[in-house]
This record gives sequence, C-alpha cells and structure tokens, in this order.
Amino acid sequence: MPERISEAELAVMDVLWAEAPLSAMDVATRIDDGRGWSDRTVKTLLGRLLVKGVLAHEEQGKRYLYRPMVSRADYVSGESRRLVDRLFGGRAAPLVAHLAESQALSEADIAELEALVRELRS
Amino acid sequence: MPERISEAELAVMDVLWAEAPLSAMDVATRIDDGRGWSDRTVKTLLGRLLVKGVLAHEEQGKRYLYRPMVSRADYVSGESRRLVDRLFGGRAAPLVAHLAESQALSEADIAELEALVRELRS
DNA sequence: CGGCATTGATTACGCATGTAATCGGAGTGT
DNA sequence: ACACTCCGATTACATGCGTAATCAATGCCG
Repeated sequence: MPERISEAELAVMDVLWAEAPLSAMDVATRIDDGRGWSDRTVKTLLGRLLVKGVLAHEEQGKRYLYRPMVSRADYVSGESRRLVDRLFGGRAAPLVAHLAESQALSEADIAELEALVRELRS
Repeated sequence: MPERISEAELAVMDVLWAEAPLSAMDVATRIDDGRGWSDRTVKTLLGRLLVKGVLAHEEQGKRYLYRPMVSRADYVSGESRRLVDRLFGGRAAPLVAHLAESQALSEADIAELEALVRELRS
C-alpha cells in the first residue's frame, strides 16, 4: 500500500514538486497565503511526510533541506487510478464520458481531447 | 461544501444505489463479504450517512428502510471534479492525457474515447 | 406474563488529519 | 559568558474514520 498523502500535505508536496530542495521556512513562505497556516503547521506536515517516506531531508549547516522522494507524475497516477477504480470500476473511458455528460468539459477541452485521441491513434 | 462520503461509507452507498430502499440487515448482507464487516459496522455507517443527509430512512413496521438522497451521478461528478481540481488545476484534458501517458488506457478505451469525442463534436 | 431476540441509539476506542504550542539545543550579538 | 533567537523535535488537542460493543425499547415464544 502506497503511503497516502492528505489534502493538507499535498499543498506542501506541491511546493516541493515545483522547487526543491527547500528549507522548512522556504516551503512555508511559498505556501499559498490563503491557507493561513503558521510555519509550525508547515513544519508538522513536513515531519509527517518524512515519516511517510515521501520526502527526504539532508542537513545543510544547521537547517534541513527537503526534497520529494516520489514524483508528482507517480502520485497523480496513483490518485487517478484510485478514483477510476472506486467510481468507474477501473475503466477510464466512463470517467471521460461522465465528465463530458456533466458539462465539465469546455470547448477547448474537447478540442484538446480530439487532438489527444488523434495522437493516441497514430 | 457538500458532505463528503468516506471510503467505507461509499461501500454502503453503492449497495443502496444499486437497490433501494433496503433495511439495515439487507444492506449488510449485500456488502461484499471481502470487507469482513459485522452488521454493527454497517449500522454505524448507515447512521453516519443519515446524519450527513445523504441517506434518508422511513419507518416500515419496526424496521427502517434506507434510501439515497443524492444520486450516484451527482456524487461521481463531485468527486471527479475534486480530483481534477486538486491534481490538474481544474482542467479535465490533462487528466485524460495523463491516463494516456501512464498506459492507463487500453486500446478499447481509446476507441471508446474516439467515439465519444466524435459525438461531442457533433 | 416474563425472559429472549431483534433492531435502532449511544458509546468506545485507536489511528489519521488539521492546526498548532512548547521544549531543548545551537548560534549570535554584546 | 549570557541572554536571546532560530530551528528541529516532541507533544497537544479536536474532529473524522474504521470498526465495533453495549444499552434500550419492543415484539415474540413458551
């Protein structure tokens, strides 16, 4: 079982996927202000992510620098698969069909999908 | 914020989306045996789903009969949107692109998508 | 009629999560 | 050298979830 990453932890991972390695404070300052988190909170999340093994830290002087141990692509794959398994019996096409039916796809999305399908076809 | 449905609760909802209304015991017997749940556990989950307002129950003699108050389609839409928002910046096409790149799409899926796109196009 | 069985309601309990505050040790300014 | 500060480590605490057990009311069996 791959270690799950919670919603709050994901915000931290997103920062480090965008730029790494970073110190704890650097991560905290890059977290979206809308979250309104204290830097203590960010530290706690970094600690939990270390324990889960999805982050590593290396000492740099007195600080630690954190970096992701799993790629964003791998994480995204896992979560996408989980959703498809839970809600669509493991089949991806119904997900797309559903998005289409529920008007979740814009004109631009559809055009993009068309190009994508053409590419997959070749 | 729509009430979230947890993983375990989803198993209960799936039973009731397939057939409703049902008594608590009927739900319990229909839950996949692989879960290994006692009927007490199912009862607890039914209770929590009632509190969340996603189930309703009507008295029938001494028992209650439970039925969903949200459609599976609505729930699935919400969860799909959450995933797309969290991981793909709200854009659906990148999700499909990702599924494609990570080999999560079979030949059949791609054919299905092609048909779907053609339909969306028309 | 009085205990047993059935079923909903209440309570339990450990782990995860969100959100911190406090403790303790290492450096820094004076 | 000492107080102050900066940072990681430890601890806190409320809520949600997974998984039940216990309590209470009610109907059934003998």
